[in-house]
Amino acid sequence: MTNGKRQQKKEITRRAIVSAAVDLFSRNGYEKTSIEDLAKAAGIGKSTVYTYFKAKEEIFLAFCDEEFEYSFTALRDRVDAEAPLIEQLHALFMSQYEFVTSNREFGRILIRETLFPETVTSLAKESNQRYLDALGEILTHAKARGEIRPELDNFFLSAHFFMLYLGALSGFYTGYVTTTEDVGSGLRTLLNQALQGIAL
Amino acid sequence: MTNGKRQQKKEITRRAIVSAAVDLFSRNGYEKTSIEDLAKAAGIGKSTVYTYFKAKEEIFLAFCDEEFEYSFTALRDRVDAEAPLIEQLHALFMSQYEFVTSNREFGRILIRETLFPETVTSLAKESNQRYLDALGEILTHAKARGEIRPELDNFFLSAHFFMLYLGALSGFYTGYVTTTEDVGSGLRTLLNQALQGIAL
DNA sequence: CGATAAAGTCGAATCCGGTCGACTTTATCG
DNA sequence: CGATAAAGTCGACCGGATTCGACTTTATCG
Repeated sequence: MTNGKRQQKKEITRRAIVSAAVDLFSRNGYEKTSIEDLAKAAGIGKSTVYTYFKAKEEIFLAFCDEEFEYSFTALRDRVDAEAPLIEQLHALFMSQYEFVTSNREFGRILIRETLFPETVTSLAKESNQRYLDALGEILTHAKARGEIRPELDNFFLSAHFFMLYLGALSGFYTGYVTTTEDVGSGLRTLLNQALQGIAL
Repeated sequence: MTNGKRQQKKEITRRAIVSAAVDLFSRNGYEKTSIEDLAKAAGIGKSTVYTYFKAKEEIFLAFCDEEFEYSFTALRDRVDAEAPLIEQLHALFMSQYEFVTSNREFGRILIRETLFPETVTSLAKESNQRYLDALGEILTHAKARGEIRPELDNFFLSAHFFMLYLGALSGFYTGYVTTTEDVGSGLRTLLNQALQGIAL
């Protein structure tokens, strides 16, 4: 038990913090939950939280991991792999959209932190990478079916589609569109543009 | 002068705040500039600032209005209107990119506030609208030249291109790409995908 | 004008994220 | 074991954004 015990305890405390976050963020929202609240709920002192997380945002990302963990990949597996690419993408993104906006604040903060983080940290990048990888698989499959141009790079393709999804999401957050249907049809329009090409 | 005098004075004070913001934000950055600094520079009390702006972020948006106002439209006018669309877009976005990231902090906050605002406020939407309108003009011209499919809606086209620009920008902020050249070539790849179409 | 409401101003107080440095617990090793 | 280092814990503190409530100025109208 030389060092293992210490590690084990750390893991437990860490979980306690995340667990407190899941509870309190869900119940009272992110902004309304103070670090001290989390500490108290986790049964530790305020500044001990900072031994586990560099900043509040980082706790938020851990919270999202916990809450959204399987969402994307699980959704991807549920989507019919033989459907036309646009249908797969649309279904995938719309599920993700509904999930992310189930709590308006969370989606907003998640996007902010992962796409435009304050400091370049591996965390945000890692989070994005999961999305891009999941998309990449779908695209590889679509290439194999001969549905899309095989010479295009998966990374840029994934990024492209993801940004279109983000556009639809931003439309929601800025108030351009308010209903899920409108978000869906807007997204479809954008995906179509990308697939069919904009040039004559 | 029943009510006009009051209004007039308010306008002057408001300008003083924004002017102080332009000065101090540029010189010391956003985070490093406190509300009190702004108030002092504007010759008013700290909390009076809140009569004019609901939050510090709002002052930032006003600052951007002041600072970036001409940039986008001026750039657009400088771009060769007869060049291929991709060149026009690329030049426009890259100028915008350099401008926005001249201070890393500014671009990040601007995007956060305008694209994923905390509350649906006309401010953010208005700011975006200017971009989309400017893009719309370029697109209309490209349609007239027969370079792009005329049946596509300008709004969605503008949004599409703007999101690709944002993708390049996000790549910079997340650390996927670090040099301006890489941002430029990534953006070009994405624009090409959109124009040529991804589907076979 | 003078009373009264409305709008504006301000410094003090509050709240909260994050740092500091003293203190406690655990690991290491002679 | 006992000394010492390393790691972990904590509450006090700090800075800065935002709110509060008392006070001052301006507008309104009989």
